[in-house]
Amino acid sequence: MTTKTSPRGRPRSFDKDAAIATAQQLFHEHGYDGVSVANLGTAMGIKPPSFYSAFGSKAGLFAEVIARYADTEGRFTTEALAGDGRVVDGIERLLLTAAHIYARQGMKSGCLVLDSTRNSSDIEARTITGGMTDRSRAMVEDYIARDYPDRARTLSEMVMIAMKGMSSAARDNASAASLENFALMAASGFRHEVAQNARNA
Amino acid sequence: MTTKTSPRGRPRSFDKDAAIATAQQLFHEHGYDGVSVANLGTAMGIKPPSFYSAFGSKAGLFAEVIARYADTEGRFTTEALAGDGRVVDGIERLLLTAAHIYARQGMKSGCLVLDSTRNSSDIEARTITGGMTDRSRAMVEDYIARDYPDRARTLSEMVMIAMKGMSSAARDNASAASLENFALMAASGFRHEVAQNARNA
DNA sequence: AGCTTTATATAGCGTTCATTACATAAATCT
DNA sequence: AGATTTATGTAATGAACGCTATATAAAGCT
Repeated sequence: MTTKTSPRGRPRSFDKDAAIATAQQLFHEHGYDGVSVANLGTAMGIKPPSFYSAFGSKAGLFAEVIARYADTEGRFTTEALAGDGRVVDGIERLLLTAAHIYARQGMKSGCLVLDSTRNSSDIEARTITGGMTDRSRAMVEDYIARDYPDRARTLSEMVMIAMKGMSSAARDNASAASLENFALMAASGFRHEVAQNARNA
Repeated sequence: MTTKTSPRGRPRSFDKDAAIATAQQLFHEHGYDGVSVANLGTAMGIKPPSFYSAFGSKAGLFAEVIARYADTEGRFTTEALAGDGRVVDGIERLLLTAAHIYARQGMKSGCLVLDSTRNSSDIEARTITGGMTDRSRAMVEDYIARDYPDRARTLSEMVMIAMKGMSSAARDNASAASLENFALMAASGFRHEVAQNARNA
């Protein structure tokens, strides 16, 4: 059973998971620095003491938001790289899926992890996104290593640069078609890259 | 002669061009929101009234900084696209040059125009970088149109996504080698793209 | 019922933000 | 010399920032 017996004190008057989901929307749209604790409290319908009782700090909430992202939208990375096909096909799937997910839908565009702490001077927040970004890159590296073990690190870095380009461009309102065109171009370049340097094919 | 006759009132006690160069360094390193007027004043060695007398506002100074960038570091775009060679070669030169210029050198990395207002909520500052970004893209479009007039717009957007990827990755401390690898991969994808859709070759 | 524990609301903390009143200093113009 | 014009230094403005001290309310435990 997942439901725990009720804890000791006064029960929380709001849904913490829903509040985190609300915060995720705000951080995705405006970035970490662009959302104030006052904004968050208003959107969640709670006052500062409730906020700090539940999340500890703004950065603490942000850590929970990023963890949630990995389990929701961020899963497309794992899914695109699943299966037994060739690595070059999986990378193309990853890039194309990112193009579609990053393209603006309403107030949301780009990747929360890659871009929400850009230009922020908050070291704690940057560490959170930086860690998650490198975990994503490591996943790509492990996947690529199936076919190209000796160049997996380098190739994963190249893929991440492409992902960052699509995320940034999406936040600048690039169309889904533009992002898709780029994804195909990058995938084509990736195929050429591994074909030309076939030392580890 | 370029020196104008002295204006009426008390002369400025600091070098305005040097102050703009100082501001450019700070904006490049920390982004628009990451630099306060107090920071700028300290670095320039002036007090707020002098600052506002010279630049009007923080955004006014930023506009002068961005204009200066176009005439200094930003010139690599024009230079890479100069000459009579094939468009595919010029695009590869552009991407490779960007890779080298964007790679971290001291406190500076990435592109000031592409990334300094990312996640900023200051509409004026975003408008300044957005305008300059689109002017750069238009230059790339005009260049590409020499060989591929019907697809120049689309292809220029793809190139800009690659530039944004390199700038963002450079700001995340990507190595010069990583950026160069990506530039070559993107250039290879670009060649393949225009070769496959050779409707306007 | 009373104690303990946790969450809430009200109100305010100190800091930093971009910007500005005000008086004064340094230049040109008449 | 005196008026005009522009720049400077001192000091402060109102607003927003992340966060918290204090008191009270709502639950479980004994």
